[in-house]
Amino acid sequence: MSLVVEGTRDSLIKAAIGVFSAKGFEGGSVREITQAANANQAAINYHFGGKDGLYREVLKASIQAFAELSPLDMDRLAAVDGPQAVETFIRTQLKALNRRDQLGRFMRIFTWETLSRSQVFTDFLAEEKLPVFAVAEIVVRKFLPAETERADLWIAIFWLLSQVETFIRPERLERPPYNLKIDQALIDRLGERLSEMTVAALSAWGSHGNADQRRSFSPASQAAPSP
Amino acid sequence: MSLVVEGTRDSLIKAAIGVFSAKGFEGGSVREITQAANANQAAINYHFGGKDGLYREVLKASIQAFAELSPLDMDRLAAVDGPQAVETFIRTQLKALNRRDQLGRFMRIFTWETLSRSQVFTDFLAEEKLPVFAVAEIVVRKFLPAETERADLWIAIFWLLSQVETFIRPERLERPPYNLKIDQALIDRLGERLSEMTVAALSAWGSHGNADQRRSFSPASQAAPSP
DNA sequence: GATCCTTTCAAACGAACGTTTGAATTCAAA
DNA sequence: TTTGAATTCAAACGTTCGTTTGAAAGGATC
Repeated sequence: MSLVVEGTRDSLIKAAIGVFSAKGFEGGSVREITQAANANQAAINYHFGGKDGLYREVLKASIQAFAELSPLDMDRLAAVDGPQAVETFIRTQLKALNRRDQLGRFMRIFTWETLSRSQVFTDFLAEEKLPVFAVAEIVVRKFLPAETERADLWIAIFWLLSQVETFIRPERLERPPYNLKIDQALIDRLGERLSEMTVAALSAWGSHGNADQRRSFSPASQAAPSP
Repeated sequence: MSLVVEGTRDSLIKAAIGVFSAKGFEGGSVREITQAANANQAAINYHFGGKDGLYREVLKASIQAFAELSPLDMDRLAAVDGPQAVETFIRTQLKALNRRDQLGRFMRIFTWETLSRSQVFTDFLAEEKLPVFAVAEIVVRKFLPAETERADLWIAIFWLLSQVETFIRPERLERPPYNLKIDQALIDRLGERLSEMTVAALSAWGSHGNADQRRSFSPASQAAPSP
């Protein structure tokens, strides 16, 4: 396969990442993607079998990108204390606010799936493990009692993931009524603020404990992760 | 205007609330709405001037619904202490998890607008004030230093609003990997948890204060609110 | 009953959608 | 140079979209 061919295929994936990030899978059109990639519409069916196949490739690319680019190493997080783990986690996620951040676009694609999950994404989750859940579990376990009910553990993971999820769209913070200017200073300030607040919140949870404590299950060992 | 006519118009609005809640403005189709309302497609143009006009009516209906149904009274919130205000705020918003909650559907419509803001919604925000921002300001001000920089105040408001935003879709919590069972017990437990954590987080912010404190602006007095 | 206005209807429009198709181009190997 | 495979192309397809249209039905008034 020549470089030109690799170029078309990669261009389509790259264009699709951008379009799906901005408009979601349903809202992003084949025509828009092929225009952005300078490719023929038929190329999507030729290379990927169709729009579904292209999206599947984009989701696979996200796994690879997170593995290569994300500094959220589980061993490193396990080795530090709670507050440090939270700060690393929060600041890493906030990098998505930087429009040039590659991982940010994948994260924004995932947010569309939280509102209305597509079949492609459902199938994708059934066969791939997103490491972000295991990472989040490591972080929250540093605060929660050792024997925490499974449902509570999932709530804590969900909550931790949600702490940054709403912040990863720069345009949302820049528009009225917030009118915030997204620059490195604000991102740093957000990282500091959110980390402090997250530590305080999780500490409050940990200090109250669970009156009704049952045998716990590790969510990280579950077969089907999801964002 | 006869009852039959009112019936069609109201049926369309009711159906549109459901469809836009599930699929957003772009994703919700005129055909799906008219089918759900047992009305003719042309009725949308006749009664509302088109899909945009229908959506505008839905957004107006949301303002009315929040005014009538939401117990978040600013005077009452102002009169209680911080933790009580937070708990009232959080538990009120979590009612959206109850599928029969009318306000929940409007809240879910708003979440679509956080990912990709429609022109109709932009215009709507330019002329209507959503009281939820003023309410959120009252709550966070109970924790923040009196002279808090305007950008920080907006960040705190954004953060408080985001604490429940990700929780208002029951299907999201029910699906893998969370697999939580949404019932009144879980909603109550969530209310307790999130309230505790929110108080702790905001208290942490308040206790650290601002080293660099400038003249503050009240966001609630801004001309252009948004969700 | 006739007239006028309001409302609803079935059908169709033009545009955009994802996909398909036969032809053309490009590339690699013999 | 020839041949075959891979890739791209322009055009068209059937479907769905929001909107429009003329006709029909319903309701109110005279």
